[in-house]
Parts: sequence; structure tokens; C-alpha cells
Amino acid sequence: MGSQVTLAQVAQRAGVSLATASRVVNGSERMVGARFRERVLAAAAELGYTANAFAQAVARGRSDVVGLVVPDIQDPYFSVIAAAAMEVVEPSGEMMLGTTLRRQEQELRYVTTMRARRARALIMVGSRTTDNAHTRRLAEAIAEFTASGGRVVAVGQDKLGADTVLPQNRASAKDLALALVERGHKTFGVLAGPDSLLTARDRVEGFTDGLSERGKRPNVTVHSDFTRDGGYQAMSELLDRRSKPGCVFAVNDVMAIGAMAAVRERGLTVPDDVAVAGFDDIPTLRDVAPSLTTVRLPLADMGRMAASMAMADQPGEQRRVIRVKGEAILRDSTKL
Amino acid sequence: MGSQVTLAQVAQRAGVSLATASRVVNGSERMVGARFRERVLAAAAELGYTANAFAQAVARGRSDVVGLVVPDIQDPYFSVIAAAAMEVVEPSGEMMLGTTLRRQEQELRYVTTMRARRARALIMVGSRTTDNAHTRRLAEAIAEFTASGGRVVAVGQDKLGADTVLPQNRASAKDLALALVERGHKTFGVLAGPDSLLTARDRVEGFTDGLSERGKRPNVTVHSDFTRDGGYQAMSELLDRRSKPGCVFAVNDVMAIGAMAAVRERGLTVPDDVAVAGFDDIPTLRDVAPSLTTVRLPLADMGRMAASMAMADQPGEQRRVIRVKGEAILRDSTKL
DNA sequence: TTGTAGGCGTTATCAA
DNA sequence: TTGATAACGCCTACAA
Repeated sequence: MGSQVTLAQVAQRAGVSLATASRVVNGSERMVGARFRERVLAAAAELGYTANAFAQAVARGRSDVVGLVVPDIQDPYFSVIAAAAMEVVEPSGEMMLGTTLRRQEQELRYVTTMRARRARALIMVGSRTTDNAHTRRLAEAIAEFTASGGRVVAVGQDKLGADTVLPQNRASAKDLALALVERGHKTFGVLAGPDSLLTARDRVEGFTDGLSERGKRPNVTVHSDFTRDGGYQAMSELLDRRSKPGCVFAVNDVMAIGAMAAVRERGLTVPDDVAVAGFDDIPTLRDVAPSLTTVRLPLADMGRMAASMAMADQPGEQRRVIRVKGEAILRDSTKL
Repeated sequence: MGSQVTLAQVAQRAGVSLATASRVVNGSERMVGARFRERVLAAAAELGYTANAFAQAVARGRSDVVGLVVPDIQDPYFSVIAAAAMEVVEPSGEMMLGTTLRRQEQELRYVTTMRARRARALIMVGSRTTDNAHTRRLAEAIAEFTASGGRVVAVGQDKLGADTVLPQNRASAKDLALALVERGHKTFGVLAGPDSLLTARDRVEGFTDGLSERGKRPNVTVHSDFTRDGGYQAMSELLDRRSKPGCVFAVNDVMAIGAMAAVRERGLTVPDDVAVAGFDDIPTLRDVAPSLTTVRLPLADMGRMAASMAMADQPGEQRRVIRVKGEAILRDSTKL
């Protein structure tokens, strides 16, 4: 840093004590005379003073930084949640962003970083994994964070011992399956995403549950990344097989979008040659054609809820888990 | 905040001085005996110590926070740049995110906030406007930030007196126009975005320049927001007119995507009924059909360049302005 | 209402 | 190598 104007300089210039200067620049309001107040304000303006937020945080023993950790800010799912969370954090705090690039170590690293930053709260969005050792370490780190007075909110599975916004992946995927069978689909494929991601697993299981309730089961399941390219690749692989299923469920929308690209690329058509369904209802869907059948999750609400819990002043007597249900929306991509 | 373990506690437990503890936990390495080092490390681990980054920043007189200010993190243009910037900031610093929701006051507010945070650098991405008063105020705030030792990098127009990553909007839009005429398009419309946004203006002007070099000019120009919905609305308006142009240029891709939706909605087809071109080449384009003609900007590179300049240690003798040229890419949406 | 002084958690200087 | 001790910039009883 360079030469910063300090409060002491402002005080000196205004001819008042440090304490008085502090009070007007920030203090508990109206306990300082109008004359002095003005002098201080003038001095601050002339000098171009800006309070040092670090020093304030040290002196006060707290900060108004909220940490947000997401796997990938380019993925619409996360950017919607982030934007919504931002909305509620912004008026009274600053947001520190961390992206893990979908790597677990990063997740852990950010918890530590945010703790070092004495962030007042931490919002961790993204799926938990089957790596129990990692989940345990993460939960421990989070417990320490909480113990030191911070608030933590998870968006995803309830595995961290923190307040959680919990999408009902399983139940909603099941609803989707039922609706699809209802619509007359007979054979199914699943683009299952990574086997290690709980979100992906839950959705696959829910979907399978729904099918089996109607005496069916997926004819084919392909695993891949939880991304657009993952969907593309998985669908390509699936289409190379002998018999294509009539309807393919991708465990999230970006994968479904990639899958549709794969279909198009082979000169096939959705839904005539193969129907496609996704999950999340990201805003991007407005512009995919044919319109994509999916499960609508109130993404923005989820972001706002998470942020609200994070910003809550209450020490939070009890851990809160907010279940969020999704709604199956049938659109053209699964028309028969 | 709650009860945090302090370095003093660690020192006491390890039976060493504060200074020694500080040295091992962070210090300039290997100036402390192995015995003591181990004792301190052990104590720190047992107590679950994490350094207080605020206190460190105060004591050191500098921080490693980099502020990133974007209009809207949901817009692919910005999220790509943000993600790329993140990539280079991450290894050695933390990123504080600000979204202005496309409001100027917010922009100004963030500069102040970042200054309060004693951010080591500030990256401001987004278009400048025709509001000269605001631009001047912003430039002043930025000058103060710089004067106090911070680094500022703008991505957009070179109006802030800061290091700048400057896309060649005008020249590239002109190239696009020439290419379109070359391809045989005769009549043109322009979805011009907001009249107050310099980026939008430059692109409109460049496009118009290109046309006039071929003895043509836009038959119709419609202004709207710089967003998907803005594009949708503007195109709707345009299609309501008597005679549609054969080719419509939207000043950015998200607008073009909205415009294509408007076309589709009226039962018309791109490019048969009306050709559409955009600008930016956001990743999302991979999945729009028909594929969209646009100007490719190296978005990720721009983000990385901005971050690199921001992270540079050098006091930066000279202000740097990096010009980035775009490349016109003709795709199906303007096929004749 | 105003000022004095001690403290917040670290780093850094200077002896030892 | 180690340890006192003075900063760092600000807040906040407590006293005046």
C-alpha cells in the first residue's frame, strides 16, 4: 500500500481528539457537537480520508465480510445463486468470492481463508461428494469456523453440520420420472454425471425410483462430468450404442444442453429421435430450442435464503435446514 | 466474531515469545530453531490457530485483496472475464466481488469500499457511459485509490486514467459490417442497446462506418437495454414495423439471443426471414441454433490480462493500454 | 460533549 | 536465533 490518510491526521487537522474524529467518521451518531462534526468532516474531505476497514475490523473484533464459495462462477446454476445472494449481502456487507473449479482441496482451503479473514459468514454452495474423508475434514473446518463465531450456510446436501438450503433432488427427480412415464415415454437413458457427486446420485436414484414405481428402469446409464461438455460427451457415447432409449434424463440442465448439441450434431432431432430432460431450470433455458423439460428449482430464492441465514444476527439457537422442492416442468423436448 | 485463538495464546502455550511465534507461523522462514519451530507449530495445531488476516494487513500495511467490479455476474460476458481473472488472482490473493446491477452509483461506491479495504488492486469491468460528470467523479475516486498505492485496471473504454484492456469495438464492428455486405446482405437493422453506453455506441458507429464504406446505411435502429430481454424487446419492436431489414446487428450476443427468440416467437426463421448477428462470442453461443454470426473477443484472455496487470508488483512507471481486437465470425444466422 | 488511554492481533525493529 | 517493545490504524470504556 502507499500513503494512506489516517484518522489521526484528520483529527489533527480538525483540531480535535482522535476519539472525536472517530465518533463522527463512524461513531454511534449524535454524541458530538455540530461544530466539531463539521470540522472533522471537512478535514476528512480535504485529506481524502477513507477509513481503514482492516483496522476497524481488528478494533471491533468483527468484520462484515461474507464469503461465498462456488465450484464455477460461469455455470448459470451458481451464478444465479451468487447474484441473488449478493443482492442481500450487499447493503450491509461485502462479499468475498472463492471458486473451487470443482476441486475439493480448494473448498477446504477457502474455509481456512475465510476464517483468517474473520468473515462473519460463509456460504458454501455445491454438491457434497462420496469422499467421506474429505467431507469430514470439511465439516471439522466448518465447526472451527462456527466455534470462532462465524456463521455457515450450505447450499446442497446437509452434510456439513451447518445451516442448509436443501434441494429435494431425489423427490423431484422422481416426480419428473413419473410425469415422463405418464406422458407416454417407454424407454429411458440417464446421463448420470459423476458417480461421486451426491447431487447427481440423488437425482439418478430419484429418477430410477420413479421409473420402478411404474415397472420400468433405465436401459442405459452413462457417467461424465457435471458440465455442458460432460453432457455432450455422455450423450455422444450413448448414441453410439445399438439401441437408443426414447427419452434421456440428464441430471442437470447444462448437461442436457450439451446432450442436445450431441443429438443435433448427428443430424438427429429432439424430441423426435430422442427426448431430453434436464434439471434445475436455469434461466439460459429460455433460449434453448426445443424448450427443455426440466425440474424447476427456485435458484434465486435459494441464493437469497442462504444469504439471509448467513446475515442473520441471531446466534442461531438451532441449526436450520430449509428443504426446497422442485417442480417438474414438461416442455417440448420430451413431446411425443 | 467469537472467541478466536490468538498468536499470543499460541506463543504462551509453546513457551516462546510472541515474536518467535509470529516468525514460524508466517515469518521470513528459517530464522528460527527447529525445536521452537516444532513447538509453535504443535501449539498452533492444538489450539486450532488461524492468523487474523485483518491484523496482519494492519501490521503489514498492505493486503492481498483484489476487488472486482462487474455490472452483472450472471451475464456470460462478465462471468467469463471474472472466472479468468479469478484464475490468476487466486494463487496469491483473495478476490472481493462487487456487482453494480448496472447502476453507476454502485460503481462509485465500490471504489470507495475497496479503498477502505485497502485492496491492493481493483479491476473495473464494464462500459463507460456518456455521463461525463459521473465518469469524472469515478476517475477522481480512482485517482485517489491509485494515489494511496492501489492499482486499477479497467476493462472497457479508456476513460478512467487507469491501465486498460481496450476491446476494439469500433474497428471490429466495422469488419463485421463489411463481411456481411460481402456475403450479400442488402438491408440492415441495428439493435443499438442503450444510447448512453459507450461500448454500444462504438459498436453501432463502427458498424455504420462499415456499411457506409459500401454505400449503405442502417434502415432502422432500435434502442433498448444491453441485455437478453433488451434484445428481445428491440427485435419485437423492429419486427412490428412495415419493412424488416434483411439482416439485424445486435450490439452484443445476449441481445442477439433475445432477438432470435423474438423472431422465433413470431413463427419466423433465422436466417431465412431475417438474419441476425451479435458481438462478443460468449461461450453460450455454442448452443444457440442457428449458430450465431458474431465478433469474437478473447474474453478469457481479457480477464487474465486485466488480472495480471492488477497483480503486477511494479509500481508501473507508465500507464498501459492493451488493445484487443475482435474477429468477425460468420455463421449460419446470417446465411443467405 | 470531549479527551485520555488502553486494547485489538500482528509485524517489525533492535538489542541481547 | 530469540525476546522485548514499539508501531499499525482504529475503537471504546472511563474520566473530565
